[in-house]
Amino acid sequence: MTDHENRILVVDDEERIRRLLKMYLEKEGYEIDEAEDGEIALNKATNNDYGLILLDVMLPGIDGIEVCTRLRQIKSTPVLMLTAKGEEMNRVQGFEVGADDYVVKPFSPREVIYRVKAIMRRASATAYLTKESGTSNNIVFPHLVIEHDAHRVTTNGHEISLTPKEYELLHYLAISPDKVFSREELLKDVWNYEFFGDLRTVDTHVKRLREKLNKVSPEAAAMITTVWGVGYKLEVAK
Amino acid sequence: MTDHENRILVVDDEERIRRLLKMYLEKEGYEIDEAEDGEIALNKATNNDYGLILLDVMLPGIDGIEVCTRLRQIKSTPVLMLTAKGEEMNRVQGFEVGADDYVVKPFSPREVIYRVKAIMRRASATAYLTKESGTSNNIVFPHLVIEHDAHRVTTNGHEISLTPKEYELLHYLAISPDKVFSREELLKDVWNYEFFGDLRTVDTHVKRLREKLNKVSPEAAAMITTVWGVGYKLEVAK
DNA sequence: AAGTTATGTAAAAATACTGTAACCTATAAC
DNA sequence: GTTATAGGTTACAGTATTTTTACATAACTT
Repeated sequence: MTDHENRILVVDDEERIRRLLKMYLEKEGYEIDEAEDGEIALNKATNNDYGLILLDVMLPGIDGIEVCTRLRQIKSTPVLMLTAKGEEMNRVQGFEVGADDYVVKPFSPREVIYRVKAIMRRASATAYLTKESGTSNNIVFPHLVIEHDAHRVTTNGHEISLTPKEYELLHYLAISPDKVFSREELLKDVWNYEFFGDLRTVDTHVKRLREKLNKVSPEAAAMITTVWGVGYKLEVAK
Repeated sequence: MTDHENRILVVDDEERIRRLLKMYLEKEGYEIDEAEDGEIALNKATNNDYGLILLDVMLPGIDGIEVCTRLRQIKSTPVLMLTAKGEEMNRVQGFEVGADDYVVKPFSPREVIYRVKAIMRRASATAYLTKESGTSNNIVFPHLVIEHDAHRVTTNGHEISLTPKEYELLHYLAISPDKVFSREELLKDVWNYEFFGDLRTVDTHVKRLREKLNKVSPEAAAMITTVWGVGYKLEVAK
């Protein structure tokens, strides 16, 4: 893996979004470069090597689709598209242009980080190996299995049907097992960046999650642990 | 790591708080600069380089959020926010502002110091390394393990369930093993700065701590040693 | 558009934590 | 050994935090 693999180019016309993404990605150890329109983006992408380009579809001037198309003619840098919810660029169109993945705005930081990591992992894995390495998106605990690609949660063989938020919350806790998260952190990371809600919202979701799990597997429900005065965690080792 | 990394700007309108923080941070070897309102803070932060800015949200004139937002446009100095408990902290706020962390007032000095160190460590770590390095937050003794991220205390393989204060007390003793602390010191550092309670409060917590540890591991309980006429310590070498 | 499900909030109910005071025991100095 | 001083123990009331419940609104489905 060479050095530039760690660099990400964030392309968005809204300064707020760039800053948000930058903050979260830097916390993950990536080095961020920014571009505010398609032209600057193309320039930077042409003259530098990035491990990934985070590209908003809606841009003044040369839009994201165009940037991606042109870029593809000269480089194969992975591209993660950002698409606003209304403008519903369909998946097919995005992939036709050569985007590797996409997330819809307003996204949750958790979602972006997850996809970025997935792409980066995939990219650096294929640099070494021809075959799929251990890059499965499944998280397996003694009484709980989360298959992220299938969006399926299973406990003791029974599938649990979760709502989107319930799933996201559980998945977020599951990718950092044993780590305690405060309600603030959960709200900031799991909910989308436009949400400024009540901290108790987290409690309610935790309750519903426990309830559903508990019906089938008390062991799985018990994994979601309250740390008094601090927050919640998904406890695996006991 | 350059020289300015060691300097911290403390921004708060209450002189009492500034003095308190200054005192504690200087004891840790940091060099402190102060600002009493947002404008002065922005000036100082613009014209100097700090390793960290400790910033109260509630400020006369330009408030903390605003300071952070503006600062972010020119510098990436880490920011640790101070937010009063009442003031709208039931909700998540200011995560697009770019604060690195926050503590709620009234905080315990111990808590602030801990977070300051964590941020400083993280900042200087990313200068060298791309990913999380061996900065584990675990404290390991022969019969006692404290995993701070998981907020878990284990002795001889058994997990001990501690209340917040019990945990904080134990953790505080554990980060300076073998050092004796007087009841006054413990009360000042572990409890919040508004607490002026009875010294025997410490005794009671020590008792409860020993009790819980003793049930599972007398060895671990014995580590919390009384130094007659002085105070308590967590004894590791015997 | 009606019906269904998901989500967020607020307030009540249930729990858990904390500090204090009063009393008891140990220590050390005399 | 007695005494004065310091530490340990206990029980409880007050407070803080979490869980539960219920409801209103938003978001999807059909």
